[in-house]
Amino acid sequence: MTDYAALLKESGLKATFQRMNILESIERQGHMSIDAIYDKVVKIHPSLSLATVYKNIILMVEQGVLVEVPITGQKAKYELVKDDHIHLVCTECGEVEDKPHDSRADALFNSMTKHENFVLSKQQINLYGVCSHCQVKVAS
Amino acid sequence: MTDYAALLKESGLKATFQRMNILESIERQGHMSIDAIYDKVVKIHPSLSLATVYKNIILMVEQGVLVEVPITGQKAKYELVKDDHIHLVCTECGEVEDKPHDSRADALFNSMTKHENFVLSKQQINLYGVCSHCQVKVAS
DNA sequence: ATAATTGCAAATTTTTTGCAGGTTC
DNA sequence: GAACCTGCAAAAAATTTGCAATTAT
Repeated sequence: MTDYAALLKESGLKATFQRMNILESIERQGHMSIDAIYDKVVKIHPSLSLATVYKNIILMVEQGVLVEVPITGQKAKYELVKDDHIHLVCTECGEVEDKPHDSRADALFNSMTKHENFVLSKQQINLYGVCSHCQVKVAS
Repeated sequence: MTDYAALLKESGLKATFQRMNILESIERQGHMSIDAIYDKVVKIHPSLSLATVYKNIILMVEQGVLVEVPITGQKAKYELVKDDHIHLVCTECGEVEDKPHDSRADALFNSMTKHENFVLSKQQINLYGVCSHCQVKVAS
């Protein structure tokens, strides 16, 4: 469990109740849209404003605390910054699962982009399909 | 150069002037946002409505003519359906370049997801960095 | 004490919808 | 000619902004 107050302060942001709850929700869930974050955190903190969520997500992305995960056919989700990984996106339920990033893929992409004279800074790999949980439902 | 009229008809869509121009613009440019498509096509066809662009993009994605390419920090772009490939996204100028998809990556992702009992249907790989063209500009 | 942050309401931007008139097959 | 499509205007949804009151450091 991350120390959100420290994380925020290191990033030059004040450790407000709202921000800590946003971060905690995202970490628990893994990946959340703005709306889902609002719906979740407003239950704990009823005076929360959606505008505050927007402002904070933007700030925390700028400060490198969060990363935007854009997904085909869905609104973007946000996750805590973490080591490179792959997203398995279920096209049935919309859930996103992380998969550790294979070092072979790393080497592959590095060589591909070096060849292209492209200075690689970030990778984003989304694999879309049906998760094991939804396969059961779809079969019926 | 694709035969857009045939492509549309095969997909159960009427081959209107607007649709053909939208497809031609996208194919020329490679990847375009809704706004960019509108700005481009309205010059050829001044009565074009932005609502028509929205409706058509949605329809053509549903019918498998176009694919949405979601990109961190930008509005989504759209491309013609084509063989699997990788996107090199320049964080300076926003341009997206296609790179042929390496079969090693394919094998890798297939084995990774099989292990997870995840039925893989689509891959989406975005590599973010600075393109060779922008490296010159940034250096100055 | 100071600067940053919140929540509200309003403004703006983006996307969707309904429908009358026009177009494709 | 029938079904589909377009463009307009209006509606709805999503995001941003300004500001007075509050909170973190």
